[in-house]
Amino acid sequence: MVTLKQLAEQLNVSVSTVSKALHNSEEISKDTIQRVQELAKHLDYQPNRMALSLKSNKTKTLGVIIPNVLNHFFAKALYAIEMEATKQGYNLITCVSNELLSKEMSSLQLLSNGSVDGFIMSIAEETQVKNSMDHITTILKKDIPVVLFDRVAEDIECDKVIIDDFGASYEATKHLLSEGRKYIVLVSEIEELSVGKLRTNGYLKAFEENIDYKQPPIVIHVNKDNDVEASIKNLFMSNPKVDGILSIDNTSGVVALHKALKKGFKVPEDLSIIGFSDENVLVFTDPKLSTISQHTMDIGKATVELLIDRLNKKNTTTHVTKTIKTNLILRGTTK
Amino acid sequence: MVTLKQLAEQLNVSVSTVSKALHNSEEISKDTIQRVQELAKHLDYQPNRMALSLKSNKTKTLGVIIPNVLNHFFAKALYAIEMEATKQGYNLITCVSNELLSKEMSSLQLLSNGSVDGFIMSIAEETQVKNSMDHITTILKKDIPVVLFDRVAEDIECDKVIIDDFGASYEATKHLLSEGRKYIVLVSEIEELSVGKLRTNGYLKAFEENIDYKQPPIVIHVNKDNDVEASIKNLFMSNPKVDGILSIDNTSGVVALHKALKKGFKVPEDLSIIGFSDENVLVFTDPKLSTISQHTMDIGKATVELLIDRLNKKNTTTHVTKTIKTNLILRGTTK
DNA sequence: TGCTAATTGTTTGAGCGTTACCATGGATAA
DNA sequence: TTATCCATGGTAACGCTCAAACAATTAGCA
Repeated sequence: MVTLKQLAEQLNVSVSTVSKALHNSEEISKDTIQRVQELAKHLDYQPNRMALSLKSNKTKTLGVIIPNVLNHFFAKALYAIEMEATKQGYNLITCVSNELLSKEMSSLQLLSNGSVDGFIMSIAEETQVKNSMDHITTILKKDIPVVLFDRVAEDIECDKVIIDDFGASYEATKHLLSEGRKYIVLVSEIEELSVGKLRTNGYLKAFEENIDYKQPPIVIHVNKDNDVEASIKNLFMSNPKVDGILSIDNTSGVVALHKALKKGFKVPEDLSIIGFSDENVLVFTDPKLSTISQHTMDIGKATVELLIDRLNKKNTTTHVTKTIKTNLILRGTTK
Repeated sequence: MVTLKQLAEQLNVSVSTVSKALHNSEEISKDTIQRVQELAKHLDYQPNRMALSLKSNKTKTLGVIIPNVLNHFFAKALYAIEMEATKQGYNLITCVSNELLSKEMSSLQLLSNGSVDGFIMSIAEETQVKNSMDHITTILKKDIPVVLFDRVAEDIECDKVIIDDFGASYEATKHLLSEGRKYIVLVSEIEELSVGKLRTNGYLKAFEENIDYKQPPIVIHVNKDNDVEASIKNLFMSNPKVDGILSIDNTSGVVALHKALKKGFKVPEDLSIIGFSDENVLVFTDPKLSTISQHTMDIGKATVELLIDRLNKKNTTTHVTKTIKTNLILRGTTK
């Protein structure tokens, strides 16, 4: 790596002259500026990032901690975050917590040594289950800003980006009811998560409001460590009269559709299905799955915007929670 | 952030005493060491990463540039890279080239200012198509090591991690032939890529060797920007006698299976299908897709190992290419 | 017992690559 | 002669480490 010192030596001027010349300082003569800039270009000089960071106490780097890159939602969020961060001149240090509290803690801990200016994170499942958030509040106390997205924690005071989970599944359930469905089952792989609970509540709420409706709500918990397919098969066995399915996670909707078709259900004539999936699964289904679309790109973009905003005016104490709209997109698996 | 200086002031010793004490230096008395370490722990002292990097000229950070996080293969590779890097005490700065040469160039350029110790990358499609590799050789000339994986370039001299693409599809084709298939079609979304070409050649080679075999090889190019499903439908229209399909990309195998079932093909009685997919798609298929397994975790791990090896002994000039074994895993879509 | 030599524990100082502020010296104007 | 301007140089600091210097104690020896 070429340094200011080397440029200075070659040009027989001082280091500070070179530094000023590269910044087009008024103090330096046109002639010197040109000589310096030419040599800098020629030798492909780049200011050393570490020296800059040390001096300015800013890294222009954001820490991103997501539970799982293999989950399409988080991969897409990461993609959006990366795009927006790059656009704004920031780099990303990415960590995967793998849904583990311990990994989340150590990532946060390790990166809070001046490696990043702030964090964007979605909370690991274990962390939510144990409701153990001290590692996050510790970071906030050190005055390092954190933006939480999707899986957030009520009692942490920081900026957040969420979707209206409750409202989204409420609307979806309402839609199934309006189709005249009489036996609507909710399928969930994510009962432990904040978003899972909210989505379930939306479904339940829609039922409560329908007083003349006889069927009690049925919530099927799929354990994603076990066999998702077996659980879905079981769903059809124990609920042969099912005529509506709301899947509140990424995959079970697709699996349910496949199993239903295999069982001989006509979709959407006999059975409507709505998933919480992204468009990526559509290529794998026929008819195309109707879904609640989360606008993941918007979510990712918003997290970066909030974090950089916060970095630029660190003093403000009020925190904002941004709710990204969802859309119920009706395709081939609803009437 | 607490600094050595602050600790030194509180303890009435010099900065270097504190530094040495924290490193358990022999020079420092047991008593001082203890006092220093206690205070450091109490104030949660962490050495400033930027200062360390500036001093040592090592960042303990690796740059990862992948074409697309939404592709399951790359997401999984990233996951593996992250795990191994973390294990070895390295952080990751992740960039997504989005298959664009320009983005790949700027990422490489921006991170070569001392932000990372080395790069792990898989080449963008545009870069491969234009065969424009100068940005990579430039980095290598600056003595920043690069490890390429999966999508590599022959003429770049650096460490590489690949799979035996040729051999894998050769074996798969051989298997289909051994089943007695008479009309085997290759489906590819990735004709432009190095790996796509190798896999296609493996298929062609298997045909060449089968002299008593009448059918000419048929290669169907699916343009992934257009409708994959339409292309597959078309495949069945124009080749009604097809009884074997080898898909050499991530998704077209699954789509082919769905369309075949819909068309009324009995799988695997009438038609065998082998995909290049990862296990993640299995939940979406019934019968389960037979696949060539790429051992993506091993690939990711190997890239990190090679890069860190290289960082630890920078002088060596010989470069290694590591080939990760593949497995043909026969499941429900082959006899 | 007194003096030097070795040992121990600590401080000083330089340097990694930058930038920001202050100093300097030469030319020109008042 | 002194004030003013212009172009450049010098220095300190960011937080850290490492070599070298330095006191203060202890050992070695006549």
